[in-house]
Formats: sequence, C-alpha cells, structure tokens
Amino acid sequence: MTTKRDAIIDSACHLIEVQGYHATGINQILEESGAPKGSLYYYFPEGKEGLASEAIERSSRLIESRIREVIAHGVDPAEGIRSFFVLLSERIEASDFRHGGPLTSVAVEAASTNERLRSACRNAYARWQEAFADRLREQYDDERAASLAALIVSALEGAIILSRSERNVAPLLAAGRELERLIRSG
Amino acid sequence: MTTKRDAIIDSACHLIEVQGYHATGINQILEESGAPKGSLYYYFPEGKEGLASEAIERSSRLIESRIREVIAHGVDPAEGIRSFFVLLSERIEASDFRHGGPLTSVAVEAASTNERLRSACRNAYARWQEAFADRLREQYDDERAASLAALIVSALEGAIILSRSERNVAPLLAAGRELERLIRSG
DNA sequence: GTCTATACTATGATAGAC
DNA sequence: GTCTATCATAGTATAGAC
Repeated sequence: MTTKRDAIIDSACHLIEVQGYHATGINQILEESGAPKGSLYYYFPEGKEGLASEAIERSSRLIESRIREVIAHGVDPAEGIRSFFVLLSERIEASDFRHGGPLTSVAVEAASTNERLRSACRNAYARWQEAFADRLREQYDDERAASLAALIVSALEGAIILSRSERNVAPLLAAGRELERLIRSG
Repeated sequence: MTTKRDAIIDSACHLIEVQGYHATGINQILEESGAPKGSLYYYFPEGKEGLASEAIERSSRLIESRIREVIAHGVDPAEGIRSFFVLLSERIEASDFRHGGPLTSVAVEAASTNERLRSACRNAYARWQEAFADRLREQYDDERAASLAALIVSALEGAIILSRSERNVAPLLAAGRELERLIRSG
C-alpha cells in the first residue's frame, strides 16, 4: 500500500543528497524508484515541495538516530563526537564523495525561496543539535552545551562541503580532531 | 569595453549567492546586469559554467581579502577570528538573511557533477584556509594551524547555512565564540 | 476507488542569423 | 555585438485504465 510511496521518498532522499535539490528532477525520482511517471501527484498532491519536505524529515531522523547511537558509545562526549566525524568521513569516502549531507542542498537552495522547506531544515538541524547537546550536558551547563552543539553541527555541514570539494576527507578529520580537543579541554 | 562583461560577472556573483547556482538563470543574470538578452555567449563562450567559474574566482578573492583584513586587526588570532564571525553575522542579518556564502551553493550543487566548478571551489576554500592559517602560525606550528584553519572554514560555511535556515545569527555567533575559546586555550 | 499514462505550459541553456 | 529561434527538460495537471 504505502510501499511505493515509500520507495519514492527513499529515492528522493538519495538523489537530493547526491545531486542537490534543483538538480534532481521529478521524473528522475520516479524512474529510480520504479514508479511510473505521473503518479507523483497521487501520492504527493503538493508536488515536489511536499515530497522534498517528507524526504528531509526522513533523512534527518535517520541521521539523528545515528548521532545518538555513535556518540553514546564514546567513553566521554569528546570521544563520541570525534567518532562521529570519523564514521562520516568513511561513509563519504566509500561513496567516492558522492554522498554528502542529506539536508545541505535543500538548506542552501531553498533557504531564501521556500518557507516550508526552510522550516523543515531548521527543525532538522535543531534535532541534531539537541542530540549532541544531550550528551554534552554530562559535562557542561545548558547554555554552553547548546553553544558547542551549534558549532558541532555547523562544522559537520561545512566540513562535508569542503571534503567533497577537495575529494579528500581531511577537513572532516581535522574538524573531528579539533572539536574533540575543544570539548575535552572545556 | 570589459565593463559590460564585468557587470555580468557581478550580477552572477550576487544572484548565485542569494538564490543558488541552479536556481539562477542566465537570462536573469543578463537582465539584472543590464546586458542585452542573449549576449552571454559573446562574452562567455563556455556558457554558464565559464561564467560561474569566473564568478567564484571573483567572490572568493573578495572574501579572502576580507578575511585577511579583519583577522589582522585583532590583538591576537583568537580575537580576529571571532571578529570575522561577528562581522559576517551582521552582514547576513542586514540583508535579511538573503546573503549567504558566495561559494556554498556552487560547492554543494556542482560538487559531484561538474569537475571544473568543483575545482574552482576547492581552490577558493584553500585560499581562505591559508589566510586563516597565516595568522594562526603566530601561535601554532604549521600542522596545527592548518588543522584549525580547516575547522574555521568548515564552521564558517556550516554556520551560515544554519543561520539562514533559522533566520537567526545565533549559530554564527556561537561558532565564533567557541572558536575563539579553542584558539585561545591552545 | 487506486493508480498510471499522456499532454500542457513555462523556462532552461544554447547557437546561429542579423 | 546583439537578438531571435531552437531544442530539451523542468514541473504540473488531468483524463482515463484497472
């Protein structure tokens, strides 16, 4: 029932992450998902915007759970956060730098144009920050934890962009290393 | 002679920064620049890609000089870098969050598609990192300065994205504050 | 009632005619 | 040096098949 709809969202998640929002056409999403062209407006009456909105929601939830999972494993927040950056760099390298951040392109391309998508990105970033802040509160007060979490998410997004541009994970690893040091030293 | 060509590049810089790469059409660039419709291929035989490439070059040089100028004024590297983030936040807020990073959209949208533009972005980011690293070498050895510079540029790009998504400069200010602390504490 | 195929309109980049 | 034509493809919408 909802399985074909799901497949469309999955394809949208994937293609938007790899190619960007505007570069990803609706027919390409339909094609990759195996759904025939034109059935989009049955599943997504609001068109590309509605689909992208759901794709952002799904992608960002997945990342949020990964953040929580990985940083929980570190003996302390600093190590956990470093691990997350390392894991991310492995994933991006393994895809030959095709993968990036699942939100980034939408946040960049739709930030000043589309209120709904901007809002979806804002919420997603807020959840990620909260995931980091939750662990950081072991060591810091609320305000400082929030401030550090904001830096972490910013560095995350930026380092992915730099690493893809360089086709080299060095920026991601440098960010992880420096953030670990910052968090450890207080 | 070259003044109309220049105007086209300026418009491209502006529109790409505000709207993104794919969202910016050639005719819109021509229109804003006042150049006659269709005259793009006279000035830029390589089309949109060639124009974008020059726009990236120009924008990134401008930012590089701003980086060098602002961080030179701080009494120490930490303060200079913090100032740069504050200045950036003021500029973005003043534009009602329309402005962003001039490279970001191209780096995100063309990273996995267009080799030439990817390369142009890579070079630009390298120059920015070098600008920060130059000042950081007052205080750190080469390797550490490079590592910190990578984090700074990553945080810069990411914090702009977050701030635009939130329509709030808090992420930029948090990043500046935390980076200042990191650099100061060693 | 659920889903699919085809058609429509607008606009993109581009290139050749003036 | 400039403008108009071309061609592809985007997103959208609807009418009909199952």
